[in-house]
Amino acid sequence: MKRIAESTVRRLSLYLGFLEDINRRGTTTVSSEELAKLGGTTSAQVRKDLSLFGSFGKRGLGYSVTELLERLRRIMGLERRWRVCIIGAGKIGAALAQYEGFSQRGFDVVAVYDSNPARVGEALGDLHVRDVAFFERDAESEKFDIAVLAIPARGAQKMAERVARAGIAAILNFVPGQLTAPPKVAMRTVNMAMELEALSFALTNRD
Amino acid sequence: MKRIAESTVRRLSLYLGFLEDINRRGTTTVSSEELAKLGGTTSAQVRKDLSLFGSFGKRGLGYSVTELLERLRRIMGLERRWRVCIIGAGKIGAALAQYEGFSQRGFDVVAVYDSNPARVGEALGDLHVRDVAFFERDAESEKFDIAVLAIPARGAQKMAERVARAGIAAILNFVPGQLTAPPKVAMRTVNMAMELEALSFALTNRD
DNA sequence: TGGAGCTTGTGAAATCATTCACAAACTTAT
DNA sequence: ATAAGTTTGTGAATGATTTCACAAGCTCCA
Ligand SMILES: NC(=O)c1ccc[n+]([C@@H]2O[C@H](COP(=O)([O-])OP(=O)(O)OC[C@H]3O[C@@H](n4cnc5c(N)ncnc54)[C@H](O)[C@@H]3O)[C@@H](O)[C@H]2O)c1
Ligand SMILES: NC(=O)c1ccc[n+]([C@@H]2O[C@H](COP(=O)([O-])OP(=O)(O)OC[C@H]3O[C@@H](n4cnc5c(N)ncnc54)[C@H](O)[C@@H]3O)[C@@H](O)[C@H]2O)c1
Repeated sequence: MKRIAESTVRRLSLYLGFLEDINRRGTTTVSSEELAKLGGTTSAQVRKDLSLFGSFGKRGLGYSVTELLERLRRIMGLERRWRVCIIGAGKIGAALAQYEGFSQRGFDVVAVYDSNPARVGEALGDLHVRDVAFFERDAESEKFDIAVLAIPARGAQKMAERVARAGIAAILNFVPGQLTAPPKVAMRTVNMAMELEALSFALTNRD
Repeated sequence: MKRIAESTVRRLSLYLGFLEDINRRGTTTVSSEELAKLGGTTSAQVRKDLSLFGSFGKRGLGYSVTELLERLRRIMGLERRWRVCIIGAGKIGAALAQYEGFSQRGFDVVAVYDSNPARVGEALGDLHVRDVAFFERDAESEKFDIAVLAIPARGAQKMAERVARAGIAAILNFVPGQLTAPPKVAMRTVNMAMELEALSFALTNRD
């Protein structure tokens, strides 16, 4: 299959969210025009995005909401559930561990680790913080799919490499600054300071 | 001035971070090639990005670290400090309110609001949670530049409009789902579930 | 059944972003 | 002073993404 652009993946994820809403409301069909309006794009864009994976619509009518939902879920790999571990039970790690939004979208947070003995054992929702010394042992038996990195910058590169060596192929990274994904690992970085800077730029350079 | 692409702004923000590191180490000049290596891009890209705003380098030598830092800070609007308020003192709002990384980059979190009377008054770092009923009054006197939205999806659109009406022109949004920026307001959305979905896609469609 | 009215799927065109490639301008060494 | 070695700034070329535009296929209604 041809390479799919990052921007396309982001939009597919958006469409999926809209379809879930629409489905909940009981509507059974949706047009590319309606999805475009919701997503702030054009109907041609929506159709092009979907056409990369097949042809799911009916001319004159639009797309069946349930069929498109199923197709998109399959395309995005969301037919199954994913096992997520969080590394770093600090302020942001704790917030993420207790966030219900993830499991609603198919991601189960199954473990939280910290290196601080004072934190180990602490309850976070249903989970208890584990000692990161046991990370490799657990990764073997518990088959984590995705690791969330929520630790201080110092030590983060080392930790990313431990994650990779433990056989985990995806990292969601909250650590700012230079962090390079180990080979073969898919990494997405959320950098909130950078988002604020983009707003600063927009406020400064608006007309 | 011509329109600047979002990808360019993101890279400028990256370069700025690298330059701060480099400056701290005491190095005085840097080449486009070095910045490119740090940022995972090409030297031509770095030069093109900078050339959109002027010509700051010396041929044969590279860029003066301190001069480029100053120029980039000005370009990004970071010569001044920005006043940020957080709306929603829940799990994610509380983590953000206590995050030191923002003030290091020029963003001062000066107020946190919640609608839950049980939360109002609670201490978060140096701040105390305020009743969101006073938001408009405070916005007038305290001149917030940026509002961070960290409340449940229900009610978020209304709140975004209150923010806009209070004269705040930028929103950093953590609320997932459909939220449209009021006219004239710059909004950036951080959607963590969407990032996880991108990882799910990458894991599913890798070769 | 047929015609009006939608909406898809998709090449082609347009726009936008990145990379190439090189003259010009500087530094350093001799 | 000059030559050798760097590195910038930028048009031109390439590559990627988005938009246009329309034939083809479907629905709905009379
Ligand atoms: N708090 C926020 O809102 C926020 C926002 C954006 C980014 N971040 C980034 O997220 C990271 C964590 O921030 P925070 O505010 O939660 O910090 P924090 O200090 O509250 O928490 C960090 C936790 O990580 C633990 N830790 C350190 N090294 C570890 C290791 N090798 N393995 C396991 N645990 C380890 C510490 O014991 C601590 O509990 C930082 O890199 C920060 O820049 C935080
Ligand atoms: N917790 C996370 O890690 C996380 C991650 C990504 C996105 N989010 C999103 O961030 C938002 C907040 O999540 P949370 O986990 O912090 O939820 P939360 O329930 O812990 O906190 C929400 C807070 O907002 C307050 N609130 C509600 N309406 C308000 C209003 N109009 N004005 C001021 N305060 C109001 C509530 O009283 C509550 O204290 C949600 O939209 C969630 O989807 C959270």
